[in-house]
Amino acid sequence: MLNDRQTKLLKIIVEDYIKTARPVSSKAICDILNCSSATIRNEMSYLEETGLLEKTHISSGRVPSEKGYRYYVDHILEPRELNGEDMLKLQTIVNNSSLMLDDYISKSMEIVSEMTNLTAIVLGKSSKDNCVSKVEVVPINEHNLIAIVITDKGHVEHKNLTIKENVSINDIKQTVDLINKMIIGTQLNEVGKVLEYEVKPIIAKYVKQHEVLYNAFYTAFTDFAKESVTMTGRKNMLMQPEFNNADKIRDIISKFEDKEMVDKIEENDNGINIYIGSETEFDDDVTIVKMKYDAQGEEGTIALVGPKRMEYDKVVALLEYIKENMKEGK
Amino acid sequence: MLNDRQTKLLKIIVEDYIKTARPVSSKAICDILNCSSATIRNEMSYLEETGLLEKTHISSGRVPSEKGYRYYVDHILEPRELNGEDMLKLQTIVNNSSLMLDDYISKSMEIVSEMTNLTAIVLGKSSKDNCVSKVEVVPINEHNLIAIVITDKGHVEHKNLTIKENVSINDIKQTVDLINKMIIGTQLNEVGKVLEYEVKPIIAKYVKQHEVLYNAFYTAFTDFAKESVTMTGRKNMLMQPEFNNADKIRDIISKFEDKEMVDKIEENDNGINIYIGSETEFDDDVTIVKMKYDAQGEEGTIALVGPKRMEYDKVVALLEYIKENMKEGK
DNA sequence: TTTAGCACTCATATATTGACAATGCTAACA
DNA sequence: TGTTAGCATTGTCAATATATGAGTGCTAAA
Repeated sequence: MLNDRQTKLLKIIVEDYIKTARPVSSKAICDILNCSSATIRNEMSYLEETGLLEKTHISSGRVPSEKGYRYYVDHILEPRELNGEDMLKLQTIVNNSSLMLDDYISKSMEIVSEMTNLTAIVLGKSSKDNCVSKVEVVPINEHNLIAIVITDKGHVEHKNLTIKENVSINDIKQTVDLINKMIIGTQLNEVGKVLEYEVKPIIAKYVKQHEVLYNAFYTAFTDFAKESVTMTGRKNMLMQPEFNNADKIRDIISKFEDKEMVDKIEENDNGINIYIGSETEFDDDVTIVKMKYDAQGEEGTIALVGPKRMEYDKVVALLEYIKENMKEGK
Repeated sequence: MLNDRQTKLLKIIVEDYIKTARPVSSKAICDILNCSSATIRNEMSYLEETGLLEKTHISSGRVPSEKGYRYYVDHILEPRELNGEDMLKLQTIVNNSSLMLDDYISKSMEIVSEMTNLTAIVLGKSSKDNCVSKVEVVPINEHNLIAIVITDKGHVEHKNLTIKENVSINDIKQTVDLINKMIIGTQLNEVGKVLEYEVKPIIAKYVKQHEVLYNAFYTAFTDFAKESVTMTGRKNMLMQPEFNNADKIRDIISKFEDKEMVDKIEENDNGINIYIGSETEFDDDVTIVKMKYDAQGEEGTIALVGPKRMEYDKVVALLEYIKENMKEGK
């Protein structure tokens, strides 16, 4: 589709614009490509016809269009070699053997967020697919209990239960024992069903105050299956010049506060996915890079959010590095 | 210090400015105070001499100075009667009996943040003063354990431990039993000491792989004593016109990302404390209203952050309302 | 003590200008 | 046929000018 020089030109413009955030002029390029500015202009106007470049106004230099970024990402981009310093920082986390997968990922992403000036998001499917491996109930006072659920993947969830009526300790114990027997091995998001159709009828038979107890436990357990979302470095990407007006920043901040938006990101196939501008359904100036992982049977998604004008090569390299280290036994 | 009319005038100016965010002109007031604009101007210039009012430029209307807000808060302000709708919203939370104190507070503050367009902060002293009431250790696989600590106030903390060397299940069990015996009743922030000076020597005697085990547990437990901070409605206050430029917003966002800043807020005496502008050491345009609570022996602080130009009467009323309901048995 | 009236000041909005940085196009060149 | 020099053209940016309106301070009179 593009010849060699055109490809080079696009690469130069995209990368220069990523670096400087200013429209790239023909003059600035002729040294690199060893030809006159006029020649560059001819090629530029071809790339503009193709829809890969844009001008901010009639006599301005060129800027990559959304399609231009897309082309760059799909055909030109190659992951940048990580520099020693960055690699070292990440490696110290890998080497910290006391971290489990979850912590490894969030710590790594914190650092990546700093290194790239992007906002990092960790979407843990922390519980959904996990299976219950133990249920524990600890009384706090007459009316309050704490229910703790531990899953086979090592996640812990807990919830306070309040039981208004007076219920005998024995009844509670019996209920917990029954629950324990019947729901171990059940996936967290299935627990609701199992409680309703299998546990409830049995409790009704054997336990006196079954209604009150059942309800308390039911609401507690159905609360567990939600996803966890963490975000670091919200401010980072907002420092970029494309977010240089108050309204834009406010808009982005509001979107960050809405966790629904983050859920929407999670949907696509494996590997690294890059959504540019309007593809994000978030903001036309924004790119979202996300990657699913599946290590030791634990799934999740990590994502980086920033301006379209982000260092794609570095971002991809960093994410791949994280994934690589995940495989190696984390 | 101020006569009746001057007090009224200050009240009108502060409240009008809070509502409109525009300098208040003498003309706008003469209807309310039944005198001509010239009279108002005379009084205004007296209040300006006193340092309670300011002009934004030589021919502008008046704006409350920091000192003006201070005077208003200290001498004029009276809590506003809550309107029925707001009261109802808060009451539904109070009535939700399945909520424990922590949840009651965070849910209430979420709503208050919405109602006031301020940012709400909940600083839970969630664990510091709590005493350990149970320690539970659950094995996940050969090298990973989960340590769960439950406190007498019903807080649950957990942490993954990784133990690289092969340690016998028996050793682990012995260690946990010892820990359980020795640290129950200890305050969370004291656990470190107790482990070091009381538990360690004993483990060393009875358990084979004591070094490895002790280290794993020690790092886990000393992690528990940190405070929890939650923030809701970051965006709310940023919608106000005083934060109408990108740099200002960025500055505030950065400060919000830094949890240290939030810690600093927590220091003063009981009741409701209002810090205005430079008193906040946060930003000159910002007011922080904070309130300590102590219910059922659980302490904490809640705070609202927003522009100096906030509805003090409403804010104070809301916080008092929350505290009132806390006393009544939540 | 209050007020009407007037001169004065400053913010805000809009238009005008010149310098500059690019471009597109044309015609000449290799 | 591809490349390049030259020039008119176009738009940005910053500085400057101009008009308008909202508000004040001050003074003199009620």
